[in-house]
Amino acid sequence: MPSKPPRPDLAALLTPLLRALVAAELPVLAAHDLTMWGYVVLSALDRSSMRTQAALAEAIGADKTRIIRTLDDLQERGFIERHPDPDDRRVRLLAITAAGRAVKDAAQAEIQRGEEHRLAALSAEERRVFLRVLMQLTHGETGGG
Amino acid sequence: MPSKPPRPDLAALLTPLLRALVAAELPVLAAHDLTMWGYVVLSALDRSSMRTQAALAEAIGADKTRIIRTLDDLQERGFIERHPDPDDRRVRLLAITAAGRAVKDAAQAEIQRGEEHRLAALSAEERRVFLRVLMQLTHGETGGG
DNA sequence: TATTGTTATACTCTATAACTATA
DNA sequence: TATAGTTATAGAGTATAACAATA
Repeated sequence: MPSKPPRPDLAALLTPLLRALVAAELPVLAAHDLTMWGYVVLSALDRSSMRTQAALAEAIGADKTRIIRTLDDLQERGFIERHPDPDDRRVRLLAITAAGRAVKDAAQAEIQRGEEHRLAALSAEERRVFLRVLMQLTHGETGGG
Repeated sequence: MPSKPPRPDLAALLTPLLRALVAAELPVLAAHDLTMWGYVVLSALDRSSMRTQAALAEAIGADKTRIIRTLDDLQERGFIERHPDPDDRRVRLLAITAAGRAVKDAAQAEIQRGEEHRLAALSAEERRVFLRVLMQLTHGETGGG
């Protein structure tokens, strides 16, 4: 007879946790008038400016056609700048603005406060190992802002 | 000026990892002629039989209307049994069959072999803490097979 | 001709509502 | 009348394909 696996599948463990984390994020983002994609874009551009929209899309694991409305909206509200590159007028240079960084930082602070509530159940050692391993396993995977 | 957060958001860490895990699972499931929902249903019924389809749907975080086609398919292939309850002929008693367990175990073994490849980068201590914390954080969240 | 960004279209997935049968 | 399951419809989200501008 086949032996029972000693642990659940990783995806089966991660799915409900991620679902709960996203559900907790959405009201916070809504309070800051941000969509999840808007927040992901701001977070990515806060890490680094981008030379093309396609590069940004790939960096966050999205389709290039999918983020256009998001970029339009963020630009209209002054959260990002989108300038044609003088050297190649096909491409759009993307950067976050001070206002964009402010709204992103405010939302993120509130999100992480909620996360800290969950992590409070862990010991300092558990927390340290968990976050380190998570970053290690995630590192190298594509996309995901 | 606002201070930078000392860590990424948890959802931002989990998303690319889960995406990669699912992407790795799909070809394995396809090779066993299973959809992700089919696999999730078999895994749930392997843990415990269910008295109603609604209960199963809630257990895996799905809509009750969403799993009907999946149940039809699994039943046709002899992977689950679905009997009207004699005490209340509205409800369907759900249970996995030996054949269903076999295909689920085979797919799961292959999936976890792939996962072990990822986890191989961890020390025994890291692995132990990571999995324990993951189960602890996931525990209490609803759904997710 | 190849590439960036954009728009238009089609498709998949999911949720909502309406229906049948039991109770 | 209320509930389990089912079916039908509609909506959201996403991907595919076609297009305009630039190189």
